[in-house]
Formats: sequence, C-alpha cells, structure tokens
Amino acid sequence: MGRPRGFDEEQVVRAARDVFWEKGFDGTSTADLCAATGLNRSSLYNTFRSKEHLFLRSLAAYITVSTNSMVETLDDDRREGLDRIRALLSEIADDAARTREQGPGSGCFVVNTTTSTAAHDPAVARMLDADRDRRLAALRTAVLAGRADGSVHPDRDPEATAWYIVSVISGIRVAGQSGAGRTVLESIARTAIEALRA
Amino acid sequence: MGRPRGFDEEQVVRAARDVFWEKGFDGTSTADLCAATGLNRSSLYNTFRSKEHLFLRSLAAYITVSTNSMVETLDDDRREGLDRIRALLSEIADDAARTREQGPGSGCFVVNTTTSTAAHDPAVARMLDADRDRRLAALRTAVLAGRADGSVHPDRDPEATAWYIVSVISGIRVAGQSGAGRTVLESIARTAIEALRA
DNA sequence: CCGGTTCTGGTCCGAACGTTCCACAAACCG
DNA sequence: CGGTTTGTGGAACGTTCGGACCAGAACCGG
Repeated sequence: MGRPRGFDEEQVVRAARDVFWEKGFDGTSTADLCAATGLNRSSLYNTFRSKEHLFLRSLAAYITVSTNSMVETLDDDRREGLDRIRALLSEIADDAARTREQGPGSGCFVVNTTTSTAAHDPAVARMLDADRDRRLAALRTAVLAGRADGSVHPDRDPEATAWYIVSVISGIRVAGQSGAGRTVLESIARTAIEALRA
Repeated sequence: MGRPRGFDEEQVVRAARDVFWEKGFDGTSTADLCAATGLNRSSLYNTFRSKEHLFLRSLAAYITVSTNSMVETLDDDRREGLDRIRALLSEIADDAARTREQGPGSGCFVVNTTTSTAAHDPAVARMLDADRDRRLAALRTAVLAGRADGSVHPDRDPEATAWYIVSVISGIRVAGQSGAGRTVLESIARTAIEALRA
C-alpha cells in the first residue's frame, strides 16, 4: 500500500557501488550518490538509512558476484586442483587488466576497502572478514583436491597455501593499479603457480 | 633574517605522514594535521602550500626510508640472489606483522595510497610510479644475480620476476590488513620464494 | 472517489571542510 | 635600538558535508 518506488533498489545499489568503488567511502559525497543513482537525497536516505549503510550494501553486492565467481571456478571438479587455481588466477589477471584498460582503473573494491575504510569501520571489517573466510575455505578445498590428485606439491599446507593465493590475488590487483599491463599481470599469475607445482 | 621557525620541518613531516598513513588523504582533515604536528594552521600553510603538498612530502618521506631499506637488502652482494630476496620478503612479513600487532594496523602507506588517492591525483601517481621503477630495478638485478649464482631458476625472466615480487609484497601487506597473523605472513613469504627456486 | 500510506523534490540545518587573512610576536641586521 | 622580515595565533572566508524535514504527489484498499 502507499506510493510505489520509482526505481529498482538493486539497480541503485549497483550504481552506488560503482561510485564507492571508484572514489572510496571518504571520497564519495551524498551528492555524488544522487547524481549516479538518479535518486533524490530523500529517497536515498529513506531507503538506506545512511551513507554507511548504502556503502555496506554496495560492498555486499560487489562481494557476492566476485566471490561467487571465484568459488565457482574453484569448485569445478572436472579439473585437477592446480588447474582450478591456475584458471582462477588467470581470471583475476584478466579482470585486473580489463579494469585497468578502461579508464584510470579503480582496481578491486574489496582490496581498496581493506586498505582504507576497513581499519576504521568495524561493520565493514566484519563483512570483509566473512568474505575472506569464504574465499579461504574454497581455496583450501582446491588445494586439498590438488594434493589428492597429485597436481599440487604435497609439502604445501592447505591453510598456508590458501592464504598465499589470497595474498597473490591482492598483489595482482594492486599491481594492476600500479601500472602493470596485461602481459605483466598474466606473467605474475603464471609465476605464482610455480610455487604450488608438484 | 626574520623570526626563526619554532619547529623542525622533517619532524613535522613525519608526524603528518603518520596521520595520512592511518587515515588516508580524504580521511585526514587539516585539524587532524594541526593536532598531530602541534602546529597552527597558519604555520602549516605557510610552510607547505596546501594539504596536497604536505601529503606529497609525507609520502616522499615514507618512500625514502622504505625503499632505501629494500634496496639495501637487495644489493647485499655477500649473499646469493635468492637469499637476498628471501631476506627481503622476511623483512616485509615481519614489518607487516609488527604494524598489525600495534593497534588496528594501517598497513603500508604506499599500498594504501596506490589503492585510493593515486587514481585521482596525478602528482601522487607520478611519485608512486617513480618509486615502483626503483623497486623493480633493484629486484631485477637481484634476480639476475640469483640466476648467475644458480640460486634462482634459469627460466625466471628478470623483469617478470621483479613484478612478481613487487606483487607478492603488496599481497603480504594487504594480507596483514586482512587479519593474517605473523606466522601466516611468514608462510606466505616462504611459499612465494618456492616459485623462484632453481 | 476518498482516507491512508508511502514516496519524492526541495529546502534547510549545523557542523566541518580547506584555505585565506590579519594583527601581533619574535628574531636578525645595521 | 629601530626597521625589516618572517613566523604564529586565531578568527573568518565561502563551500560542502551528511542528514533532517516537510509539503505535496502518487498509488493503495475500500
């Protein structure tokens, strides 16, 4: 009952995500959000309680698609464990390269947030922690699968190796923002895999 | 001639660096800078033209000590090439762990800036680019030394490998901010080295 | 077609922002 | 010791910030 919304909430969140992604939480004003979403301040505050709440929604939206895609790649049991990880790093490098190629890139929203907002916003930190755990879990099982099928070196501890790959992914993402081109990013991914080889 | 300054400029820059490091450019107000440096707004603006200029000075100060230390480790020709890189990653992991242990860490100022301010401030981007080139050069020579003395696998291209290590370093730094503890960070560093082994 | 409920556009708010300005304090030079 | 130069404290600038508010528009069930 009452007047219906003149916008699609998910669509608004996506638009907001792009702004936060590009400018960061501190660098984004409510005016920026109005401009990007097409919504008036009132509608924004009526729908999402505050700038921070909208940021959390935006971050969650990003995390969902990004980590879902990652888990999908890592759970593909038609491939050997190492091959899945190789495919994952290849996707990451490609994604970083593409993000970079179109305009002065904004890198990865999760990494950007980890290195800025997370330190001062507990709610953001908690969301990132949960996502990190999910990524670590998916990586751990892929490493275990790799050790079982003989593609991953038996000395590689699943937990430590999962962290290594998480770290490599962040590294590739930052390298993309540091000016590394596609071929460089792909070579980083290839080199990183060498550490896991059986 | 004229009244002398009541403060040490380098010391002020260091204080400013710590604030920018912790809160980022956007998150730092001129009031924060006054509080941290003990200087009045007037003295701040009289000495450094603007907030951005002070930020550049702060970043330069950080880069100098950080990259000098890195180059020193990498140029130690009493060790084999791979050993130098191992020592470097060990220092980075230790540094990340220490930064993390004292308060909710602020990670690495260079990484934080790369993932936020660099995209929108050309002067900052130029400074980071120059520093990255210096780090890449030092790494390249260490890799070359390692190939010559047989400690680094001959298939490892110096340029690509230098980028790989730069990327691993960023990754370790981000991992530190993602909640990885000392032992995890050290294990990441050890795993990363495995990719280079002869 | 009307009462109720929700959404929307615009305005307004106090606070904080980066920066400028000015009156005065403090030192050096002659 | 007077004049010049430079640094300092603090107030003030206009702007922008995140957020609150309200009058009216748009739709609902009856």
